[in-house]
Amino acid sequence: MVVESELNTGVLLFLPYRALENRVFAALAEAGFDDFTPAQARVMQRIGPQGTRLTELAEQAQVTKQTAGFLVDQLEKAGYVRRVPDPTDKRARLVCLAEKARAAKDVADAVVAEVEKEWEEHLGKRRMKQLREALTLLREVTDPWA
Amino acid sequence: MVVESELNTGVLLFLPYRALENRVFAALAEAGFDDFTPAQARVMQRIGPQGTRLTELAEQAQVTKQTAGFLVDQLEKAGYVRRVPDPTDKRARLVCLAEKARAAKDVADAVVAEVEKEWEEHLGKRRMKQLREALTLLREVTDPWA
DNA sequence: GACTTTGGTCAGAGCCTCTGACTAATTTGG
DNA sequence: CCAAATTAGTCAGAGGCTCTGACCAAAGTC
Repeated sequence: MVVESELNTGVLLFLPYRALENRVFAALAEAGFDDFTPAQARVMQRIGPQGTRLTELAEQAQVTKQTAGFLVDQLEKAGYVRRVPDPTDKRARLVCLAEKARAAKDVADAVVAEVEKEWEEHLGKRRMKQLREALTLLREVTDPWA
Repeated sequence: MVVESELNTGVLLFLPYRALENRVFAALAEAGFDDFTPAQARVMQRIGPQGTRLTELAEQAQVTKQTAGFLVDQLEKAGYVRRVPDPTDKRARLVCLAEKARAAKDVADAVVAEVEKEWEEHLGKRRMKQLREALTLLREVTDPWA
């Protein structure tokens, strides 16, 4: 089966995204962090250093707050995050990274750096820079949160 | 909450991918094609003009053949695809696009073209070309099917 | 203080995806 | 040519993800 050379830009974007996610996931699992799922990771990734509200996590991950709540529940049970009261709003709680999550993040960051380096080697420094530049610019028209 | 300017390349890839998928999906729904799901679409997208085997669809969409089978079942019930015997192998069947799917594809293609045009306007012709070039090159190291 | 908005939860349903086990046709190695 | 291994696909079952709708409580508005 021949794959036509002109794929649409969507598929072109998805392929490396998926490849990167798979690499990170495999490395995490190998390092012993095998008790969370991709969906949980996509939420966890968005938690800021000072903690982030559930609603905000939901918006950024583009899921409903119910879904985000469900995923945070799992992460909490697995010891990756804590929920602490938000001092500025008694309704709200801040979802914070626990130590275990920070350790996992170190592993993940290392793999991302590794893969990015591989890509840069394949593309050349210049093209890699152009790629990131173009993608960053694209956020302005594609990221409701930019 | 401030979003740091240096997002990792994975997120950078995911954002426009998701934005495009959402646009296509909304347009399809508006055109009356509201009886299939994103997961089904990701499989349907991979069906070649002469039809494609289930196993091959599964590999390309990066799901198990059971999952692919499940999705093709739905698509068949909804009238988007047919399964015809593969003349070269009595075990296999070819999944083929039905007329309904071709009509949906026309709508989808139009929206993709529209979005790509918007992106090109935002990025400029040169940067858009560079983007597609870099992504196409990246397939060599990220697409097991390239 | 009533009204609206916002942060979050509970319940239920449907969809997606996987693992494991299996059948049947094809290919491979002697 | 036949036995063994591979490949195409299915069935059954379980678990995970995500949504809609309904709801409560705190905060902001007038």
